[in-house]
Amino acid sequence: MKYHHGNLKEELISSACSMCEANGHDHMSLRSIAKEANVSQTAPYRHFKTKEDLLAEVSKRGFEKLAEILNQATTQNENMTAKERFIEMGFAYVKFGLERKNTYDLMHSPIIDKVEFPELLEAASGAFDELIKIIAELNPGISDADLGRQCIRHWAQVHGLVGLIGDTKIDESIGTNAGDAMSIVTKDLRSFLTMALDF
Amino acid sequence: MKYHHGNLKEELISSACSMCEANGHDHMSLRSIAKEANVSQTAPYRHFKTKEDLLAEVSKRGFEKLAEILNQATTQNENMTAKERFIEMGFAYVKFGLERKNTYDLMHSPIIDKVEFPELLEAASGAFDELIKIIAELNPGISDADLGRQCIRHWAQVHGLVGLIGDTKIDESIGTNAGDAMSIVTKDLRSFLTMALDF
DNA sequence: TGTACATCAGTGAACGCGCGTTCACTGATGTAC
DNA sequence: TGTACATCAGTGAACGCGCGTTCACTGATGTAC
Repeated sequence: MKYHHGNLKEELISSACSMCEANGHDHMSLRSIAKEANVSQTAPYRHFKTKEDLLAEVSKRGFEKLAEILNQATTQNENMTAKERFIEMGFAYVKFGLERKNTYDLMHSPIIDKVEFPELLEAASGAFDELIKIIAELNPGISDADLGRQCIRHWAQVHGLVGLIGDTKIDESIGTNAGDAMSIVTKDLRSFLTMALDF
Repeated sequence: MKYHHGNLKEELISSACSMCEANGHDHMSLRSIAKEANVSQTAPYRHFKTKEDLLAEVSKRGFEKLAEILNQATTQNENMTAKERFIEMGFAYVKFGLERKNTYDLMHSPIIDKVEFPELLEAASGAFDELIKIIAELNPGISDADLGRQCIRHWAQVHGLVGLIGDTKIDESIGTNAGDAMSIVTKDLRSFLTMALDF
């Protein structure tokens, strides 16, 4: 390890990203992140004003990745109809939320005040804009207000599903009504989304 | 204050409920709950094995209240069609989630392992069962699998909406696309739900 | 090219805090005879 | 009804921990002349 590391900021961010995903954002300390980067516990303060600063960066990366994934759902499926690409996007969203649940939770956690981090707000907006684009394409001539409503509707649909599946995952093995219903859904998520995102 | 309090368990729970709603579950300590009940910090251990025990009770009460509210949406509107009652129920759900956001967050927080608290699981099931009933009524003859799918679909819809509105509340004043869309939705939530819960 | 000096990016020690929980205790209450 | 005693439901002190952050510091790097 060089004394002047040269790349520490980046390394701290990526340590933080992986620790967040591994342990959840409420089990991350600045100290442990520094340790993972083989650096003293005070070193991060050369690059981040506070812990929240670093967490905001992690969240921002999450939204950037999400936007990228949503974007790919359309660009990689140009042969599909708009409707099919829309379903793909919903599927990609839910997949992202489930596979990176801890990061996803940080992205939606109230512990980071997005308003204080304009770049984070912008990254989150970027993901939402992917949704706007496809829904606008699906509904030519739609009014701005109706476009907004449709976006929120479908966004809430996939967002809620990510939350519920995470919640209910364990219940599935227990045999509650909710658990039974959820196991039907997760067994064929794509066909469920095709039904649920129809309109 | 009597030495043998007689009602301490109940008082601790209700202190915990109000502190949770006021400050959020991650800003509650056993110590502060005990203090609010005018009792030493160790007194709760006569009634709860751990902090998680008490939190589970708070969560349970939340689900019971939710189930009650959902139930009222149908019983208090017997003159309405099933469809209208269903919309009322969705509205009541979202209202509950928004008005008691901190409690709602605890109810869905992974910090309490529902499987360890059968009574909590049962309370959560009770709320879900209200949804099952009305959806079954709306779809006579529906198969169990399809009933499950429809329940999850609509549950995810309202659950997601609660999450998003909480998330985006501040953005509304900032003028992001998501904020603009959300302010359209919140301006007339009932008509939005009438659209979003249609099928 | 060499030198003086400012600045940068690390370090280890320490502060101060709040927390969950345990412990030995004590005073009140309930009960058997 | 009185008494002896077990149990119950509180108490204050203390343990041990991890945390974010500050501080005075030091060695490396960059730069002006």
